[in-house]
Amino acid sequence: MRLSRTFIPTLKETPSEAQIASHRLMLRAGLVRQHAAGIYNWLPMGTRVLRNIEKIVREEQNDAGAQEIIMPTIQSGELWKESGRYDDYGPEMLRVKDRHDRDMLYGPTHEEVVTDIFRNNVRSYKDLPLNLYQIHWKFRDEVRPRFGVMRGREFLMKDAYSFDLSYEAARHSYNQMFVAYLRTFARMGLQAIPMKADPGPIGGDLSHEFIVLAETGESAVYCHKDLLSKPIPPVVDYASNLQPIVDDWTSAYAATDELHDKAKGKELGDDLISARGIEIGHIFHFGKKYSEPMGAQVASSAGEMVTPFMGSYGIGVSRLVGAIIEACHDDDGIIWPDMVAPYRVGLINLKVGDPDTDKVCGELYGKLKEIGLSALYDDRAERAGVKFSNMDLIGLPWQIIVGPKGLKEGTVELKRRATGERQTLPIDSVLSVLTGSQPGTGLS
RNA sequence: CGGGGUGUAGCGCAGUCUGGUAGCGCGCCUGCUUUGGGAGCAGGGGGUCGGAGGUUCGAAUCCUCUCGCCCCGACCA
Repeated sequence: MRLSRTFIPTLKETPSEAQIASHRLMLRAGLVRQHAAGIYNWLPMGTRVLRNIEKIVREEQNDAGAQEIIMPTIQSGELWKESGRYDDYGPEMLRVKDRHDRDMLYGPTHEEVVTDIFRNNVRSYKDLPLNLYQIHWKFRDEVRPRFGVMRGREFLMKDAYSFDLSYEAARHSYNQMFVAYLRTFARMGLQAIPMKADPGPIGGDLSHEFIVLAETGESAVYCHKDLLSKPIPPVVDYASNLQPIVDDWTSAYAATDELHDKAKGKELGDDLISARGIEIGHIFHFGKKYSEPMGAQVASSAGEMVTPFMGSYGIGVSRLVGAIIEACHDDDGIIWPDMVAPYRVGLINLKVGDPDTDKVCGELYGKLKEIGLSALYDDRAERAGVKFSNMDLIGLPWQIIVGPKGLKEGTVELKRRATGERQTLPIDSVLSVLTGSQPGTGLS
């Protein structure tokens, strides 16, 4: 895109309501604008990042054997009365009445709906295992929304739900999601650490939170330092036994504040990392908590009706945008990891109107398109300083800087946002250097 | 939900105590000069001072009510 025709309302100063870095930068870089407390408009830059994150999540979910569906945002209260949560959930659930005075609600989560889909449509053990997911907006009427999109009331979430015939099979489904999550977050440039978690109101006996460390994290977390650099499992056969991978990741100590074992922490000594973390994913196994009361059953191979074991698996997609920025920024702005960046390359024309810079920029822009690297071309008639600071703020991973000075020597500059490192390169080699440094998926 | 703060132009703020009809910086528009890290000069547009009611000759300013937003805590993907 040409920057001159792209809607990126950047701000030089920080709106006073924004306290933490990610919130400030999301406003300043023109990703979002607040609509009401905890509710945001996503502008073009923010939307592109959201879509990139979704894409990674979707690919990894599909690889792990989950199938995408879309469930309604507005749900019938009746289902929640069946599961018993209509009264339990409290004022966090936004309740509305339709014109016939029926109890409806804006879904804060979808266990009830997916269980309803299951019981109405799945009859046989042959259809199991089944894992259905969606990437959709949810609403939880938080008492105190804060930190921008990190704790919004409306948020985009990937939620998957697994159905299995036995606990062992359910455990495998759980492990599949566990491994998929490690890969998913790694592709976004995050080292997420699985931590044993309290299942809370969703219930169940097996649960892990995926935490990314950041100063502004909402909860205190503790873990063995090895987990910070532990390599992510490469291509996995999701049908194989994944327990060794899960065991490997869960053998090192890691716990959130509530479950922190101080004695164990002491044992670790200097190996213990004490930090703050942001929860970006949460997986649960909760057995028959919903299938039982809602009467979801399938015929077993022996012809008996059996109640499936279930799990649910969430990723906070919109929260991830904030979490990634918390983990990846400096004083000048955002530093997008390659795979989620709204554009891979920022092309800066330092002297718009100069025939040489215009020509070279035009050619580079065309070639970037050809090789499939998304680029944002700053073709505005602004001063160099404005363009530099703006591009740093927006945080695209690479900048190609084209100015009359360099062109006299037949060169342009390639700048890596993360390191600030600049290379002066001949015009016709800049793209090959650039593509040579492109990561693939980050995983093989 | 307890405690604290705040609302004046797109953003950041002053003005409120002590009432006299709204101002500064940045951004925006025009022109000229500039042009490798948020330029200079000149001109211009933009505000029911969150809302309602009251006091007063007169209210951004005083009084009452109300709404929004932010922060700390408790709670939570």
